[in-house]
Amino acid sequence: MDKATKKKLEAAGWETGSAQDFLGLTDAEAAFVDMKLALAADLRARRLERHLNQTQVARLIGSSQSRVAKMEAADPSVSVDLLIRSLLKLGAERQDVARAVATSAQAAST
Amino acid sequence: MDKATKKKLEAAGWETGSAQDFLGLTDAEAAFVDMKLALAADLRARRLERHLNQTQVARLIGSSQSRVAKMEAADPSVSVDLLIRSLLKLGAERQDVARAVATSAQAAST
DNA sequence: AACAAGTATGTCGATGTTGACATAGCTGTC
DNA sequence: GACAGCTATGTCAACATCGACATACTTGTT
Repeated sequence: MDKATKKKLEAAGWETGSAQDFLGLTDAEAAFVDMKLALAADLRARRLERHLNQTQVARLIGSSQSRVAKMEAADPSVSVDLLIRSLLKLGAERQDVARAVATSAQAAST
Repeated sequence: MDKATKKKLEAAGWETGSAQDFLGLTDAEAAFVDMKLALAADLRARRLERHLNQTQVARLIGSSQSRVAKMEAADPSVSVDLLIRSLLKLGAERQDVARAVATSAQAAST
């Protein structure tokens, strides 16, 4: 379970589930990764809905453009804590976060 | 927003909501604190359901008794990441986590 | 092909989080 | 009141995550 490796696989086109049994992920680990991806996708979807760029979102949540990029990419250096706090700062309700937590990440169109 | 102060107030009987406007919490901060409390409560409820003690749970999730105690107390040193990963290791489904995320913490009876 | 706007990636010092250990508190039983 | 079983609290070294900065990549415009 190497974080960097996982990241690269995701970048190579494994965003939508299915990396679970390819790598040696336990159910718990797979569920956690999927949750993170779903939260990241939701963050990007919310930003695009509002026609904001990453720099503007960074200002809103008190962070930097590069960190927003990493959040949206579900980078290993980004915690679920940060994703959730950011979503809430963007005005998401707990229900919205819960929905993302429950739902598998799927491409969000604008 | 002093973490230690917050913790003490919680311990003094503010578990069930309502600390939001007492302290200078923004909606986002209050929602996040409530989510954390709900996840912590769920962890304890799951442990008690199975009639396990904290040491046994610690073994199951690869941690220590003291950290389990802190998780259940929603200690400032415990991240939402850790709470969620622990719940999943205890067999919770993403839906279960989502329910906790959406629901305000209330006393969980055995 | 230079430029601009936006996004991605690498790095870093500062801060947060972790399991572990020690120890204190709490509730029974003898 | 000593002991046992369980939970709470304090501390710490190892590690993870943070915002920030620099810089690279991508895409569209002239």
